[in-house]
Amino acid sequence: MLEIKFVRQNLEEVCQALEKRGDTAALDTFQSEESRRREILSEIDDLRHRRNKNSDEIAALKKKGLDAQNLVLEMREVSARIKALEQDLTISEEKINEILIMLPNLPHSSVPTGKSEAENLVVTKVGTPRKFDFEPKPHWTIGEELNILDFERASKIAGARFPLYFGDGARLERALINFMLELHTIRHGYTEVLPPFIVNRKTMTGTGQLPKFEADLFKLENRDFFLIPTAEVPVTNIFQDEILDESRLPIYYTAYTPCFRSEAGSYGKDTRGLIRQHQFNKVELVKFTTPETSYDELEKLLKDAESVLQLLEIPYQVIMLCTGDLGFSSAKTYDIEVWMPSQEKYREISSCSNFEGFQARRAGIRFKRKDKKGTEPVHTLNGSGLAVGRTFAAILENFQESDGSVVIPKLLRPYMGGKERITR
RNA sequence: GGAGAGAUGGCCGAGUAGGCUGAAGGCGCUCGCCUGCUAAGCGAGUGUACGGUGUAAAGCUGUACCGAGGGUUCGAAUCCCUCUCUCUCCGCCA
Repeated sequence: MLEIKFVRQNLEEVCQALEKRGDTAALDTFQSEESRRREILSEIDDLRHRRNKNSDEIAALKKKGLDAQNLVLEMREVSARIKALEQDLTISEEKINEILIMLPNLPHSSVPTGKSEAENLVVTKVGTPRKFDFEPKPHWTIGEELNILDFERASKIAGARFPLYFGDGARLERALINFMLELHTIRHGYTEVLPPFIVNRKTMTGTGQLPKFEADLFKLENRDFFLIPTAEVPVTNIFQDEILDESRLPIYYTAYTPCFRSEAGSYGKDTRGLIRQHQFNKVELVKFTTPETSYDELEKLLKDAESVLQLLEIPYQVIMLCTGDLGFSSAKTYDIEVWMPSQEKYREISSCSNFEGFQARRAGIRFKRKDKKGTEPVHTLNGSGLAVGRTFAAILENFQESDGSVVIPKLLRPYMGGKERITR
């Protein structure tokens, strides 16, 4: 969420930012409603001031045994007026909030302007896609032929777009989770967190999934609970409504969780394989920082995520999202895209973003500077480190052999009991 | 699922026959003093949000906040209702 005062004082800038994103909002309504709100508020404050003073006076009169009836009658009217105004205020605040809560974040100045993903910027390419002397198969074929993936039975159990791993497949998935968690905790200084996989509405609103994107979420029936679409949600909300001491920052958390997405509106895209599932595993990186360090921290977070692919020796590229492709809450986002030989394309495997104070304001995560009065929102960042299912798919495709077996990346072998290859 | 207890400031903890309590007292923290060092001691300060004033910071000023929402009242941390959460006991359960 943007700060109400900021929007009021920088209406022009907010407008331009929205335009760059290809978004619109009822900002003229916002402006008139916001000035109305302040009018009501100051009238209420005046009346309440009067009420407070006169209440004291009534108390004083009564204490002396004097009659205060006139004043009581007068105050009865004042109170009624206050009550009416308070209702107006609530309505006005709701209107303003409706607009404010739907406003996306402002893109950072370094973000290229563009309409769609076609205008994203390739930042780096790492590794060279392998030349195959046979036709590389898609990962779902490899997985099914090795009996480590079974999409048909998965759909019997749950439905389309759910995974079912067997044997070395299940083990490889688990090995990847452990490999990533240990890399980030031991080598990169993150603290491991294992959060709830179900969260409430307030938490979903805090990170920006609600109210705008409810259709993308799985909601529990008859209860105001949602399945998390990413660990970002529970982990970022750890400090919801708290004031942190500046000395605690930056805070680095990493968390493995399953992620649940209803993928509304994605029918027909990536219908086969592990790329687009209702349930998938992910190791997430989350940071809480001061405003002055958050962009350096974003670069570091990106490197931390990239290192997973480097260590696994899988080719990838990093792109910077343009304004039109930027997520709702993000001020700047890098995507890491991994090479998928069967498609001869780079596919998203991680998204690393700086949300600046956007989520922190929604979630009430603030910090206090040592020698300064008041509080400021922290900056929150997160990135996948990485999406496990997609990494699994990339390994199958990039390390497949003509005989249908898959070579396990060297650094992963200790997590696979020393195994070097998955065979039938 | 059943029965009971409770939710007050960074923490602990007073305050319920409604008014002078943004909130006693203690701890912690900050600054200053004192002291061979440390400890102790002394003094002052120490919530958040929104509005007004101020070029801005500071300051000044008004309002709100004692789990959340609503009600009664001239006036509520204190009375009433609803909800949420925490704790204890019983049941169930990995």
